[in-house]
Amino acid sequence: MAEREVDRSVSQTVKAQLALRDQLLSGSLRPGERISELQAVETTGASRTPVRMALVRLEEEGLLEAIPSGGFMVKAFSERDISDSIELRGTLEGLAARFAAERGVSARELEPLKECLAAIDELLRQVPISVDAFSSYVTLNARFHALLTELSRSPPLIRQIDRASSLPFASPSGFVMAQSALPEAQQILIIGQEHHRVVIDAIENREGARAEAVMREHARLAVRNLRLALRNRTHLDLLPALALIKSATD
Amino acid sequence: MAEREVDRSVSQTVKAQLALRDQLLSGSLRPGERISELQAVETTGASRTPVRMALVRLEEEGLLEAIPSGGFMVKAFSERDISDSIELRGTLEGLAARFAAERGVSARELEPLKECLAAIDELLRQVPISVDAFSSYVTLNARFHALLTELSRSPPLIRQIDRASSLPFASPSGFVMAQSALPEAQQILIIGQEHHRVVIDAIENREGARAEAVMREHARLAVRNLRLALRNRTHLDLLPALALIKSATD
DNA sequence: TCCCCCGCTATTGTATACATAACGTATTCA
DNA sequence: TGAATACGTTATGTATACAATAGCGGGGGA
Repeated sequence: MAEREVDRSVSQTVKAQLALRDQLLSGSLRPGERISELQAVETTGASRTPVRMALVRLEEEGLLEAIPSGGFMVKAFSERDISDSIELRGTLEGLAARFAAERGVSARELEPLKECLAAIDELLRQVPISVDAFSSYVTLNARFHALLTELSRSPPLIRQIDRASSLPFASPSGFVMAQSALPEAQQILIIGQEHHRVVIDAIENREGARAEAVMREHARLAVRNLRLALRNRTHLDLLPALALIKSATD
Repeated sequence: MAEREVDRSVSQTVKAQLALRDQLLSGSLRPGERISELQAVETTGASRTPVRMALVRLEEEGLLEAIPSGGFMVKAFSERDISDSIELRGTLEGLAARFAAERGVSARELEPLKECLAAIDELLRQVPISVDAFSSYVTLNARFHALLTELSRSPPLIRQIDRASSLPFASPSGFVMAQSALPEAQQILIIGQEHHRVVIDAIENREGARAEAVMREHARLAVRNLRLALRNRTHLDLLPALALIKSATD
């Protein structure tokens, strides 16, 4: 293997983890399929030790499942698993919003959130929204959710929300993309943006219960739309995360 | 190493994980302290590979923290981290209770919960409660919470609750033990038991919102009592988990 | 005397060799 | 002909060797 170039700026473990995650989310590995360590070694270029570490991390992340007799398989998710994961995430974000509201947030901390909000407003002014603008929306939306989570100032909660978002379909980007499959996509984005506006207002006015309620509603909207999107499966190829969905939807 | 007896019924990785966790929770490793792999190899009897796997798992579990330059250190928790973790767990259990109520639960599934409830009632009849009875209570209470979580029938949620409970002070046993440090311990247990009774009633009557609310209140009670217990620090040695608390409380 | 640089040591990250267990296949016996 | 067992192959779990980096200490120069 004379041609192996080792990039020491990032560990082999991390590289293997990223490469394997890509394979999982792109669907080149099928749900239920056993992961061969040797095959992973070949595709990632790392040796067995870092590959094994990456597999352990991906298992903890929820993308893989340990096989009792040894090794790992690609985890499969039902439609209900997905909607539960989204609702779960919404519940945690609701708690984060409530913490932020109850504990108080300075105007300076709220500034980036408001910038995000304004940027999204700008994008949504286009009717219909362009593909580019939609892609910007996905980024900005993810940023909004991340900033909101940070406002809770609660490391354990932030950590848990990160874990809950590691399942790709439960991440903000994931469910936005699922919603985009619907004809009423633009209206949905507008309603979501209204939720964003309300949660900031509630936090500013230190209304914890209201802040929490709107984030939970935000997630319920996402669940409802995901269900609809799965019914009329148009553009579902937009959502590579669905590579992990199990046969229940077929 | 002729004397090394290898028990092949359980992997070296799991053994190392258990041994290291014991060390962490018993306080033989101090918060902030770097974990030496070689030292871990000596104390656990496993070789470096399984030790490293165990370290990765303990990091994902939240007991360790990766050091950027390499290796792991014992994670330290503030008092707020702990109360947030308890509230977080209560929020998730609230969601589980709501799922159970909304999705419906058969009488047969509810049976073990009711048995648990009755057994705890029996224990609480003693005034004051004996040490043995208290220890049974801890076990039964943990069982009650585990059964309730299962009732949600939501693997992603169950998984997340398990993760949230892996922090020892956030587990049902953990916070019960913290509460036991208070003089009004018995009254607290009685109130907690009332919460248990209400959540079952709410689930039976399919009142999702009520089931959720009572579980959240249950956690808030625990948070309040933990704060009290940390103020008048009597019997805190009952709670080995506090080995991980950082100096904020000193 | 203080600061900087060089080198050493210790510890981690990585690779690989070895052992063991599981699975598949083929052969044989009923 | 089918089923069961035995053997072989393959993959995983474990151990260890090797390499590289980071931290530390000593020595030298300003």
